[in-house]
Amino acid sequence: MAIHGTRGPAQLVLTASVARRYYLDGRSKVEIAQEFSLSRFKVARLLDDARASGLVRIEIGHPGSVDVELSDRLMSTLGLKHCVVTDTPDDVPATVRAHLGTAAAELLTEIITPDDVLGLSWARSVSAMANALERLAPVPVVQLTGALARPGVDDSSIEVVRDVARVAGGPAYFFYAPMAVPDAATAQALRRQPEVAQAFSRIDSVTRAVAGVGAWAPEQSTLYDATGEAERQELARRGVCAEISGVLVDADGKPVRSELTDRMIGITAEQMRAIPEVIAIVYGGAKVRAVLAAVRGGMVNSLVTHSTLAEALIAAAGE
Amino acid sequence: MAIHGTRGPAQLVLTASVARRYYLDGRSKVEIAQEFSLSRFKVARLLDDARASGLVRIEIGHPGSVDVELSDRLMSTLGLKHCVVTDTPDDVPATVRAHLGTAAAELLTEIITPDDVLGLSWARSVSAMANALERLAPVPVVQLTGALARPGVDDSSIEVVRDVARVAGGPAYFFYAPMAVPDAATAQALRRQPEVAQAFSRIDSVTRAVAGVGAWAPEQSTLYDATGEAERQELARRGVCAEISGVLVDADGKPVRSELTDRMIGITAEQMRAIPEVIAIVYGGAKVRAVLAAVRGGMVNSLVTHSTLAEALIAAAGE
DNA sequence: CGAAGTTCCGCTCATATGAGCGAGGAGGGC
DNA sequence: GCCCTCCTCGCTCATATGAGCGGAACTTCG
Repeated sequence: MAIHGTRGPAQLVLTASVARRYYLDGRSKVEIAQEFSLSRFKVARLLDDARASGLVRIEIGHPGSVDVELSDRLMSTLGLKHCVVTDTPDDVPATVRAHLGTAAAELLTEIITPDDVLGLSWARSVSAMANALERLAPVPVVQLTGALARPGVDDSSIEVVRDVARVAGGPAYFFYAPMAVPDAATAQALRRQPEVAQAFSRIDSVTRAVAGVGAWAPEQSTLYDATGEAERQELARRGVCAEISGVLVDADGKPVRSELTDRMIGITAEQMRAIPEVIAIVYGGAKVRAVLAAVRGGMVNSLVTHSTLAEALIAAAGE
Repeated sequence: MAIHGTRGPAQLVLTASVARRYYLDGRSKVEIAQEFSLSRFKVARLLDDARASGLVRIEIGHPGSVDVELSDRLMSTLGLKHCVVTDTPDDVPATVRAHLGTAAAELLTEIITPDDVLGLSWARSVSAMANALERLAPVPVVQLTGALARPGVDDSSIEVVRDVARVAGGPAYFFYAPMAVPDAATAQALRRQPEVAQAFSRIDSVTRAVAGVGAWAPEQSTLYDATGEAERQELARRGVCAEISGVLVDADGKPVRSELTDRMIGITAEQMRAIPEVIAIVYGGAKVRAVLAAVRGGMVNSLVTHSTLAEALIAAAGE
């Protein structure tokens, strides 16, 4: 018997004919059986052979920049609600961010319905999404955390909530406050500010949120970079692995409470977990563990990312 | 609406997921519908979309040197019983002949059953097939025509019938006589020779035959090359287009009787048409019209050829 | 604001399909 | 040569599937 599971060229060609009629011309097996004077069972077996021997190849394709096959695999692997993986080359962070921003914007445009309430975290990737956003159902948009001013970085991104709300045509619940303040008392006071309180009161009704995911390492999280060395190490010692919209979690995705928690202005771990869908826009190979932690902890259940990270995530999740 | 028939990335990924489960994992639409909480109709529509948009690509493949897809197309186009097209490069005639010989030998090994009676024509391609033949059901093998000695060409091919019969392990009906003789009387006399008469008496019981196809042009038919200039032109004038085992037919495949016919030692047009399956081994781009004529006339109903000629045949048949 | 077209959805029912089974046939070991 | 085994084939019956239909929602005009 030949490698292909066929006996000779006639068999091979017959199989190919049957396969073409079935797969390409869309005829039914019964029709084909009649045409070739075979039993429909024989036709079915020929088709099985054709599949098994690789005579018929079925591929799930690449009609755009979205790697649908990889998206699907990542979605299944991590049990996500939505997943968009672009096959953007990942060498220039700004380019990746822009591409992912566009992809996320399209995703959001597609899935947001007028009944939703949208929450936005403070992150450059979220800002990139806002820039790419062209259309959105008229939903309320809620700011989930204070902003962190990064020296030398354009901070217009604080306007993200307002920008998105303008595109959507819905109310904006936003405030000007930092993500973390020096002490718990100040945080407490800030939270009582009318704009902050109003935004916070809406957090529990948020149905979909968009955030970034940071790893607890230099340059991998805005919050990390804004934290003092001693506290960084203390938090690292306590297992902090990922940061999502100011929420810190360990490798299992369990929230890590700390002194820093009380000084934060923003959504809590419990609130974040309660949001039905949290979409994270993530890029960079260093964030594998962080993303896995965020997903395992139920903080994030949708992803927009690029193929390199997606593959690394699938590989790492399999272990 | 996007080009792909999908509305956005989520739709795209969903479609891809469904397609993967259906086409790659072989799950049923009902199962998939349950998994994704969709109606099975929705799943069916997504799959239709996926096919229509090119998200799912199905190809009939090339697992060997046989171009199954092209074979199939040629078979359908010309209404052949069997068809084997190899994708042999067609620049070196001897190589092509050897490849086609092998392919034809495999085909014959596969389709000949012990109930068959095999007829063989005199042609280099048939000889090539005989050389490649390794196994054959024990059937009688019948010589269909006399041989034409070509100066400077190895004529051991007259032994083809004996060789094939030896491989098969069946009786051989062969004779030593030329394909054409100078006058009808000689032909008549030769036909009465015991070996010749015996072979001829078997022709009507032949169930499958293998032959070459010649075009009526220099170097395109052994018979043409062995015919005098005057007769060549006379026959060309009468529309001779193809030569199959000594039988001459016009462009419509209708036999052309002539003075030459009476001088031939071999199968007649009527006998050839009566053979259930005549397999022609053909190569060379110059034979397009000849092959079409032979097939249209019902002289040939199976083909072993190479991709260039196959494509030309399909193109020419479509006109 | 209303009407008409358009699209999308899920139903019914006839048909196609797959799983599993037993009969028949070919091939191999004794 | 004979028997045994393995393989192939086509059947039955439960299930999956496709065609066509009518209703709902959404658009697009007037």
